[in-house]
Amino acid sequence: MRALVVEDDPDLNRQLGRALEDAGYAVDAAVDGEDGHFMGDTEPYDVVVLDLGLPKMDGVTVLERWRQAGRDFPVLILTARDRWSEKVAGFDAGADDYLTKPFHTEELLARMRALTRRAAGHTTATIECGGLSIDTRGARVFIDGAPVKVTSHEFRMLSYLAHHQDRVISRTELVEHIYDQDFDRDSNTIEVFVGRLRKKIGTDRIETVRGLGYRLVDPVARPVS
Amino acid sequence: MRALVVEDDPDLNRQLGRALEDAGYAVDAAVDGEDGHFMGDTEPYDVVVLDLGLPKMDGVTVLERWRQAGRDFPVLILTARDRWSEKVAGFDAGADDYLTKPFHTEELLARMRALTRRAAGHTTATIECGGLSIDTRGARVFIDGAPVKVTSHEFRMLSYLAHHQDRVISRTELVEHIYDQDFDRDSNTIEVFVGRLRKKIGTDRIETVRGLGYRLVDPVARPVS
DNA sequence: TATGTTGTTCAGCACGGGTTCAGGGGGAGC
DNA sequence: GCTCCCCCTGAACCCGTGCTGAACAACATA
Repeated sequence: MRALVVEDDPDLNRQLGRALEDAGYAVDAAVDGEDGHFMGDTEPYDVVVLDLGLPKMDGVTVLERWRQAGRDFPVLILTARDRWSEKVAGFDAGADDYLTKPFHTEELLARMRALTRRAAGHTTATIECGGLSIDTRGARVFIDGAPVKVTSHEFRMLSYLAHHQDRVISRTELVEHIYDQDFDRDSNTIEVFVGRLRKKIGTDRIETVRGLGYRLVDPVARPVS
Repeated sequence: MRALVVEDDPDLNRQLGRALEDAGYAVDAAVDGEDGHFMGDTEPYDVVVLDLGLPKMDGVTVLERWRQAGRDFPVLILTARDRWSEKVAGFDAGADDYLTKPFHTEELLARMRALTRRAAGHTTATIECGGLSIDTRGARVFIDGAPVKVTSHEFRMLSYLAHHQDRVISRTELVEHIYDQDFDRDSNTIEVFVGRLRKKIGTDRIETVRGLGYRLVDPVARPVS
């Protein structure tokens, strides 16, 4: 279940991303209208959260272009409480639901569940990859059903890799999603964590792509490039 | 057994939520008619407590729309003492029972039991987890049938953990559900309670997840993913 | 008022786990 | 082949987190 969050406030963007990830979504994020539009235009998302007040390209415009191009994923728009006309314009442009800021995360999740329910069953809180399953709510990892003991940082990292499996994740991207503040660039902590994870879940599950980063894969059914 | 509480007074909402949780329900809450209607429309509740005087959308309207959409969960409406006509309108709209404010929590619970009894067999007021059973109505705890003496705060905490077993519950989440007001962040009261509980129900039932929180598990049959 | 029960605070301790470092391996490019 | 650079690995360090026993405070009970 892939979700796209287009929101220019970095704090809110981050908060939304984390909440959705914890709920089992694989989340991509954009902070302006142009990037958001491009990502929605090129990747097959299952649901999109779209702020209407965006730099570079207005949210309504983004939505209009998607719909004109035939993108029919469900879109939930976010509006400021006093922007009534925006909301109407958003619906006219093809939004499926709306929420006014500020809002409770639970409500957003409930609405997203409603949007995605018919589309693809139900969102699970566990991510599967090969025999590897990651219980995002219980913070546990199983490999072929057997529990694997991982530390909290290891779990965060594995969870992020799993949310974006088959994609190459750069070291800096991992760092940004594991730590709140950026930290020492010249540290090999990430490599150490990768090493420890490999020792626990199997060497061939985390591929290293030289010069770019790491990729979580299903070791048995190696997909095409 | 899932319950929805739609009540705009935050204090009463919180109080109801807690009472229902202690009675063994999994509770969702909404504070206005729109949200309440949406949640009832999208989630499969077993019983709903609906205040009639609500912002954004009137309670009667909410109920009418649910019934028109085919939602047939039992609904108990709350009315102010002097709003006779509202009550009638509520019944016309499809309410199953009513209660005038103010009311005693016990009476509400009794009526809800009556509502849910026929609908789904019996309301389970005890939560099971391994050999551990928690009588939410009598505030008692048994381990393999033998009673265990716990204090009220210990019970609240264990009850909350049990409602969300196999999930990691953070310290702050525990605090928010045990205490009315937020209190000293830098206090180790939670740890002390965990320690005392462990001493009473067994060390291996409450796992600690370093950096994240605690998790109530069944120690013998470690569940699959 | 005496007494027991329950909630909270405190200090000390143990250990898990994150970080760092040094050294070795092995692609990729020439 | 050689060299460079990136990556891996083992071990050690050390700080923070969480656990524990006990004392203290708040409260109810008799």
